[in-house]
Amino acid sequence: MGINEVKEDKKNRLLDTAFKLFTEKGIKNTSIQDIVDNANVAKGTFYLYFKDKYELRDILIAKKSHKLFSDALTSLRKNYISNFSDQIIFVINYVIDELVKFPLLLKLISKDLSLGVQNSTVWKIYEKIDENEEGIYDLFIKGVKDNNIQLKNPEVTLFMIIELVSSTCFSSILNNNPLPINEFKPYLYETIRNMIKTED
Amino acid sequence: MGINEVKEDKKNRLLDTAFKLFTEKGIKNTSIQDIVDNANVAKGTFYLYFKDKYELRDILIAKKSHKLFSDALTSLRKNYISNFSDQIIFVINYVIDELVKFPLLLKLISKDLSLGVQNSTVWKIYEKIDENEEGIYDLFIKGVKDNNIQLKNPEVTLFMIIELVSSTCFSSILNNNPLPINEFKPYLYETIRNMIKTED
Amino acid sequence: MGINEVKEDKKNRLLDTAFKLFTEKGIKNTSIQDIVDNANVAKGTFYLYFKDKYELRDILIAKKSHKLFSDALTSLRKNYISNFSDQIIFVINYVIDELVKFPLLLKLISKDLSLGVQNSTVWKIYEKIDENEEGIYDLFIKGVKDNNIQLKNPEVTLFMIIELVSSTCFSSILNNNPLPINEFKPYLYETIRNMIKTED
Amino acid sequence: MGINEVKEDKKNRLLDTAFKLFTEKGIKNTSIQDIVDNANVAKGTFYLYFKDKYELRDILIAKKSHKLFSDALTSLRKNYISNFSDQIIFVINYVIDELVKFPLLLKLISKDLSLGVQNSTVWKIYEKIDENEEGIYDLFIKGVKDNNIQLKNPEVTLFMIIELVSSTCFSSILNNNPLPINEFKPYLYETIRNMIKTED
DNA sequence: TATGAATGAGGCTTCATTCAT
DNA sequence: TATGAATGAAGCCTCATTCAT
Repeated sequence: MGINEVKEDKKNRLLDTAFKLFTEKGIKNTSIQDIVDNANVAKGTFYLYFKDKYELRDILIAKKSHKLFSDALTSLRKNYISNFSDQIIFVINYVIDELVKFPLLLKLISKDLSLGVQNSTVWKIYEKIDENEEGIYDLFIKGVKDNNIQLKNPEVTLFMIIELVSSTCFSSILNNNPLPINEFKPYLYETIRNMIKTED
Repeated sequence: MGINEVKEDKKNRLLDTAFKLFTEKGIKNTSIQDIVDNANVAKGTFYLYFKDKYELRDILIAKKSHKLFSDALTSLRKNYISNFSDQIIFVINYVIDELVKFPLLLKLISKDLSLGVQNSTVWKIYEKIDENEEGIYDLFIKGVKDNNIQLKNPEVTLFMIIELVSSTCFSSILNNNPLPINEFKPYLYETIRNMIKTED
Repeated sequence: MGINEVKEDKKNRLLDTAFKLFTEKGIKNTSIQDIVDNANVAKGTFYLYFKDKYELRDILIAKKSHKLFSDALTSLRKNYISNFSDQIIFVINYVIDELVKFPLLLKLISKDLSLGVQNSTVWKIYEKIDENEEGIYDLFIKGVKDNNIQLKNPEVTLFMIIELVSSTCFSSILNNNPLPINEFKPYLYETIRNMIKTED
Repeated sequence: MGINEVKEDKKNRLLDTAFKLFTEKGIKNTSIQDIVDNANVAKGTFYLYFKDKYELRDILIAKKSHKLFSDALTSLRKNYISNFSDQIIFVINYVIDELVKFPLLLKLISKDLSLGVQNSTVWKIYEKIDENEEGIYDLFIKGVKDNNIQLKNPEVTLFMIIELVSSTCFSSILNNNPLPINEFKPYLYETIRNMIKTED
């Protein structure tokens, strides 16, 4: 194994271990000592790669979230859905289903949200990680235009949709409140469809 | 000053000081030492009244939030608004305006949200503090019924409204993102009106 | 109830409660707060009767131990045992049997021992509480003389007997080490008999 | 100085300082802060080596006690004492003389006794530290057998001897009660000789 | 006598970060 | 790069004792 692989190896071991511990015990209850112990790495090594626990956490969320959206859009492309509303719902539904499968990821993201309102618009931020890919933002803006949907400010509408989805789904998935996610979905999707429906 | 006033005095000084420090520096960065120093009270006295920092925080949020909603509904009653949608918007607008005036309260509440998704539906919870008053929940359910609004599940709709308002307003008020609150309001209110509009 | 009875009542409630808590949780883990709470007495009242926790403990041990020996000697008198060795063994056996029945008392006394070597000769000290009664010391000295037992220093022999009994019985009763008390007794009593046997 | 020496140095400085303070002021009155201050070591360093004050104390007692017995037996071997009773008395006398020279060690050990009756048979326990050396237990059992001494249970006899010696000597050495140690010794040794005398 | 709120010293422990190797 | 011993600030909490009522 070359020296670079060893390097990557340590960094990745730290990332993987941290993800595991963060989702298991929460960030606040995970010490750097915990992380390095579980990663079989010396304490000092941690600081070679990350400024502190929170930088590591941010990187982790960015990576995981980006993958989530990237996968959602890849899947969308494979499904040849033509109707705009259906596309948006498809993406949202894909993401929700993933979060249902990996609630620990949801918890991690939700814990991040807790840090401050700054990061509240998580989803929008994350898709910017890779500037080359078309993200949900581009998909939405283009779709509104192409479908001649009458929205005074599409960006604001997207913002409201994302905030609505994320804040309600935390509650629904993690606490079944006010309804389990599968029962909640119809209400949510109907509301979203109303927010972006074409004027007939 | 009687003994009870003295007692209340210390407890209130702790509450007031803590509110000041929590909103200024955040809860995590406020130590119990900070609080007692600023309140001119001995450290042990803190533990006479509160189990820990977080119990104090919870009391603070409950008190402040309850007052906010109570004031909103009192004001509503004084304004003789007959239309249901207008009533709902009035209450929401009142709360938003208060939070704009006291963004520190918004920050405190938002920090609470951080604790866990459990408390996410803050607003609904808080109005339950006083079981005698009619809260926004009762107002909404009764209004839907009286106005013959066709909602499959009014409770779920209220949940979505509250989550939408709270999550978007944090961002708008504190970060002017995606728009300053006054520019954002029309979009938000239109969306809400659509969610509860009567079928004509 | 007269004022003196109320006084006694509080003091006794403190003593009783403290004994209960000391034996249950140990002295170190029993706070004055614990004691006054359980005795339904105000904290300040404690200091009206006792200098501190340890004074209370000393009083408690003295009272309980004195009763123990007093009972043993009373019982001895009722049994008309004429042989000196038998008398000594009777008393020791009586005390051991009581401690077996109330190991919590044994624990309390043993915890006291822990405080320092000063109190090591517990048993001798305690019988001095009431100067009027004949104690085991008097019984022993008189018995040695009357039975013409050849001991260079009877006081030292009594001291050794008491230390031997107390230190081995703690271990035997509380930990069955090196043997359970009933199996250990024969060895112990034989050793003691040898220490005070008459020269034939 | 190599890294291991430095490490050992800190640990040993903590041990030495703690021994000094424990014996001077008692364990309860010695805070960890005291120890680290006197050892010129940071507070956190303490927790690198010891779980708490009591773990340090246990290590200290084990070390010191083991050395004491080890020295006693080494000295015995150099003195070519053939008679069994004389051997036992020699060892006991050696230990007593050492404790007379270093009463602080006696105090420390006596404080340990306080921890609970579990450790009551201190001496027997300690010699087990090094499984390779022959300890006083082995010496005793072997001696009883070789000398054809009629004891129903030699282990119980040894237990009684050790408890008798330790509990009486604390009192005699530290408080001259009931007699100064040198005056007490003859009585003690005679009693012990009687406990293990060969049947003629 | 009796109360119990208030005190604040005292002690414990964790952990992010540094730095010599 | 990598290590991990050492640091010491930072925070938490308990509790004996006092004192005004």
